[in-house]
Amino acid sequence: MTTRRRGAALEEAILQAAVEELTEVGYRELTMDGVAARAGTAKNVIYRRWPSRAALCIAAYRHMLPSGPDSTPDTGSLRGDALALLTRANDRMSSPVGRILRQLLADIQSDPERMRELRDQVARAGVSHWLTVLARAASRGEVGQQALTPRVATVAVDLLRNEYALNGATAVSPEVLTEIVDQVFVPLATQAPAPSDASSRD
Amino acid sequence: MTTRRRGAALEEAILQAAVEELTEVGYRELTMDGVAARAGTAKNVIYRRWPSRAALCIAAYRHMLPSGPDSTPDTGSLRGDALALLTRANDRMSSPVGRILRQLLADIQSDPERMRELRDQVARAGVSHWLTVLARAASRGEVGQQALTPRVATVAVDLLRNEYALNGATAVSPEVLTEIVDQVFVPLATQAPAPSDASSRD
DNA sequence: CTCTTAAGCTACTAGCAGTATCTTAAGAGA
DNA sequence: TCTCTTAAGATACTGCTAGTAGCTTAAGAG
Repeated sequence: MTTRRRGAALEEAILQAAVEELTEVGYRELTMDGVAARAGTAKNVIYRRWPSRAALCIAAYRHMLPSGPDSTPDTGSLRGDALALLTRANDRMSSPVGRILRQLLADIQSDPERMRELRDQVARAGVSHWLTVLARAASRGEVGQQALTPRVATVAVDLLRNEYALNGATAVSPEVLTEIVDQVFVPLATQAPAPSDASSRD
Repeated sequence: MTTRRRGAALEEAILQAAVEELTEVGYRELTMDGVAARAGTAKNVIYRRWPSRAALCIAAYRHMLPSGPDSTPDTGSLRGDALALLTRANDRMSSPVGRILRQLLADIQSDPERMRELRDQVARAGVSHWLTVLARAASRGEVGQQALTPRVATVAVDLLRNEYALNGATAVSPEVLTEIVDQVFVPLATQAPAPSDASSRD
């Protein structure tokens, strides 16, 4: 090969190769030699830019995320909005991107620094949509103030994430999604303000 | 070494060595050579009994679980029982046993067979306690029938598990536990039967 | 045209899962 | 007590991968 890429062009080629390897074989099976070969370069060139396999793959993961901000669904009912948001989340989690993210998260547990950045990226993606949906429902009088907490707002996605942690890579069924929405999210959001709370402080 | 163990005694020694290695360095860092050395035997002896590192570690994990069935807390209030159960779950999840289980689960994702057995073991451990606590609260008139679903029963532990998936190994704070109980579990369990449900079917 | 930088190449270390082979102790049966 | 089968133990090996080192040479700036 007589031509030689440098700088940004080379970096882009490596990231692209890493994205393709991630998509095809996943994080666990990705090898640095594989990425180097696919990018038409050598391993040490990769190590000049990223300190480890994990770091490269995190960068590649970022690189493969959809860029444009997506819209908040507006079906007219809280239940419909919630189902739409949860279905969208499920689609992402069951896609290659979701699989890669879970493998990355699992492999990074011992590195709090990287954990934080990845988790923030995960979290930031969704919360605002749920708060928007809840706020709209509140303005319709569908939900009370007590539901407007981060915990309640993210409860559906949190439960969905738990399904994946327990079930492995297989996609979660629509039935489970409606179960989460109908048995947990909607009841929580639309509950009466204070039925019999503060029952005891021991 | 002139004495040579055989059969069950040897198997027990290997499992014990694996348990110690798991406790000290965790699943990720456990090596077959390490287990063999600690057990005073050789790698191939281990492979005559378990087909892989993962299989050995699952057996060792089972071997290190507490055997006796634990009691269901009875504080007199649903909130108190829930906090007690969730605190106990948190203690387990933040212990070496919990760390090992999470590493195992993460490493087994691609093996549905092993996934199922491990997950069932995880699930079986807790659900009945929550159902008991809910049933007692129902008999006191504290909760309605709609709360007696597996989904609602396990919602607190599911959310706690999600915290560990996102936060890594660091223990979840008591504040988060009370947040889960007060903002999610208790409201769900004590809600009025059907406030304004079935809002629309589109 | 020259000189610095970094890309590309090749070879290396170190660690680990899993396999193979051979020797020899354990223990069962005669 | 002797013998014979089984499996424990020791050792060495394959194959794979992360990460490192050093050398050669193209790119591109001045």
